[in-house]
Amino acid sequence: MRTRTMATGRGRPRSAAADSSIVETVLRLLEEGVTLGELSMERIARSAGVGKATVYRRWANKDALLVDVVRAVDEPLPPLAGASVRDDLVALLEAMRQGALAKRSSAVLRNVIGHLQHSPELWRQYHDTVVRTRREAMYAVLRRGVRTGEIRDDLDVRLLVDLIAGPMLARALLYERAPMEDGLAERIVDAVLDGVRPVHQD
Amino acid sequence: MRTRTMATGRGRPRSAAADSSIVETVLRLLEEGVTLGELSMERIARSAGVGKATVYRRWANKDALLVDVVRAVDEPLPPLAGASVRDDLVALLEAMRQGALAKRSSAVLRNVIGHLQHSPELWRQYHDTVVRTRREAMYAVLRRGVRTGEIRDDLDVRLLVDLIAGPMLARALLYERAPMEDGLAERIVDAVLDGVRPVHQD
Amino acid sequence: MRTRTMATGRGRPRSAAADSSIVETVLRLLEEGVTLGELSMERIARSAGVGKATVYRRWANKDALLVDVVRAVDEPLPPLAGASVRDDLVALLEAMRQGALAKRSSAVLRNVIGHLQHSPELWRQYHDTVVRTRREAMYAVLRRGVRTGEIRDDLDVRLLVDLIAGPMLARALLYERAPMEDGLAERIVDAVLDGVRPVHQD
Amino acid sequence: MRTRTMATGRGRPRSAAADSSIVETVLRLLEEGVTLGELSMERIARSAGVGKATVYRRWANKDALLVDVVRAVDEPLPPLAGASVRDDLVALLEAMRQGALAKRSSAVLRNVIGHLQHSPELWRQYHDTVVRTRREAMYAVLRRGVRTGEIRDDLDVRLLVDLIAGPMLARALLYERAPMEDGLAERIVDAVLDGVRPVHQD
DNA sequence: GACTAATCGAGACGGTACGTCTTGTCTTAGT
DNA sequence: ACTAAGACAAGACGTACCGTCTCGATTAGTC
Repeated sequence: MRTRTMATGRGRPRSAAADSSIVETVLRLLEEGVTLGELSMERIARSAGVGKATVYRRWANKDALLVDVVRAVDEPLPPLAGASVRDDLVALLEAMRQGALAKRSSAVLRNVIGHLQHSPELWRQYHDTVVRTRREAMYAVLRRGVRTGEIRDDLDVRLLVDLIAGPMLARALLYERAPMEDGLAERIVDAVLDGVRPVHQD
Repeated sequence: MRTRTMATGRGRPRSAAADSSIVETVLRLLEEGVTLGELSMERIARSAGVGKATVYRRWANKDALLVDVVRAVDEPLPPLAGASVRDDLVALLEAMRQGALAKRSSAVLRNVIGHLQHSPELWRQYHDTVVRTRREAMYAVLRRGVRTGEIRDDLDVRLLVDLIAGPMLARALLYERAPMEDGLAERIVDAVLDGVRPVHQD
Repeated sequence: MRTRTMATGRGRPRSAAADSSIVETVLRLLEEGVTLGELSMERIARSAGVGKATVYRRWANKDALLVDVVRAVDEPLPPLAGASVRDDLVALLEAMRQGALAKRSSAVLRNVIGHLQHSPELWRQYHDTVVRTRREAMYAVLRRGVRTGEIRDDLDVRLLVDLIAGPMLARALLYERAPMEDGLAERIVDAVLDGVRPVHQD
Repeated sequence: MRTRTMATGRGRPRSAAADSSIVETVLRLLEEGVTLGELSMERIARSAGVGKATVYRRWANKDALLVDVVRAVDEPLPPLAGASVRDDLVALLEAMRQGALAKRSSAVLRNVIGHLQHSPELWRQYHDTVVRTRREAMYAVLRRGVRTGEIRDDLDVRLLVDLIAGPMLARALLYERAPMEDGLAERIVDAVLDGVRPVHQD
């Protein structure tokens, strides 16, 4: 799970200020609307008031830096009440929506995440650190639901996660740039739980 | 919906051979595993046996060219039996899966689509030409289902499309690189139609 | 002595207007201060309202065209009184000075002549058509002077021409851009004739 | 008198090796018969094993580089005996002839000097650094001659310089490509000093 | 307090792509 | 066969960026 290059301990220690200054600078530039294509290492170093070598001493290349940038906007998982599976799923999905709405992560997500997919290695790193946690939280909730009988037990749990998370992920990352509306999390969870076929009772 | 630069009609007409030669060359390079980062205009022109100016005469930059490359792998919509909404939805989703599995479009999707998201303009063009058709076909099927009573009428149709298409889109474009397994389309459609909550009959 | 490409006589005859129009356009552009570096065939054709092929049909390349441009500003030799060698030399030199002062040929000389030297072939053509005539006129005058005893007979005539023409040529083409002053021709001729060593009469 | 772009003093200092490598490469290419038209910055950098930026960091464009190339073949002035004005003039002129005969400067002179005339600014720089020194040395000798009575005092010194230097300059730079013959310097100086009119002693 | 060693900002290095321009040829439709 | 218009392959232009390197100057910990 290593992205950064490590120091050996002798000589002048690396400035911790530089670390965060660089990541913060990238975030600031992205928020200011700078395109990924315009976001050169040269410009990052210049904007951060830092030498290029200082950047390359910490990250092997731009993509490695971007992984840490994405991590920097990663929000902690929301607390789960644990009462009902439905409410916990809504809470997880609502956290995703809030994250995508936040100015910072919105800018980052829109621009950077798609980019990371070019590199299998970086995509794996991003996935392992950011995505996996969320998916596993959802796995846990769903498995609990299967045990308690709140969720059908004849479906692959992996499929269940996709059914719940897929609609919001697709909207946030693939569809339009309009912000996602209030109540979307509830509507998705309820529709997936209940099904979209009318209930015939006769 | 315009990506390409148009000629005026006077003078030597543009070579239609060059058009397709360029797009085909990009596709070939992508299939050969050339990264988007390695895919320079210089290399495209060289590989296509074409002058750089001939490329720039048709597309303003690499991204504009990529939009047409993506369009080139766009498959026609599958024929819909029209018998049951469930079967039509499966057919549409299965076409998506087959498209993502195809060697060509797989290479393109993996590498290019994420990239187009950097540019709002190009993403819009891609969306308007490739995505919209598919979504509208699904809209039509779902509206028919609402009319025939096969689908609940209390849900936003836009949400319904996301519920059906989202899981597969997220897998194809965001998740892992492993090919999607047989029967996935059916499983997704059935799960969304039936819901993932057990049916209590007492 | 051929610079231009010749037509065969069949089909639509070449527009004589185009010929001179092109040369005139180059002269106009040069007078307007357009540098040789800025003077592309593309621009010449555009400015002359002529297709590029029309230019290339007449001249094999830009340098060949420039030879004709230089020829176009070539003034006829001045009439020589023939009375004294001194006066004829002054007349020839004064014609050179006037030529260099003329707006047209000044612009051309300054920009083009140096350029022609790059190509031995073109320089030879220019030399054969423009320079040789002048040198031969001067040869003739000087040989007459040797015969009539107005000029020493112990000097190479080639050297004599260089002594007379060299100072003005060097000024016009190599030295400063300031126009050459009145009476320069006389001063050069008289100084070369008389020598610059004081006459000791004792 | 500046041609080169200067560094600010901070950061890695410019490689002195690159400086000379580039100029030497241009000289080598010219000696190998490469035309000025074929002498692209791209080729210069490639042949010198240097990045294009390294060239452009030092010179704003090809012409500015050529000024330094011309300067590189500039020979120091010959030592002047100071005994007689005639001998010093011959020495100066002979140095010019030797310079034009030398393989290096010959190639450079033939190709480059004419080219520099296109740009007033570069021509001025060349003139100020290379030509002026020679002219001023000749001025000094001639003024001394006027004082000592070896040279007429009724002629403009500027004109005197042109009379002496003009014939050789015109031959070296404007006339034929054949090398200048031995003894030419003496012949020119003596002819100008003595005049070309026969001395009538009666 | 001197020594050592890795850091810092700055910026040069070789390479390469960018998007534009020019060269000389070729291909249209029209005269 | 000519014309104007303009596309074509080739490749140079000057700029920007990549990732590495080299400079003098800091900034610790070790002697």
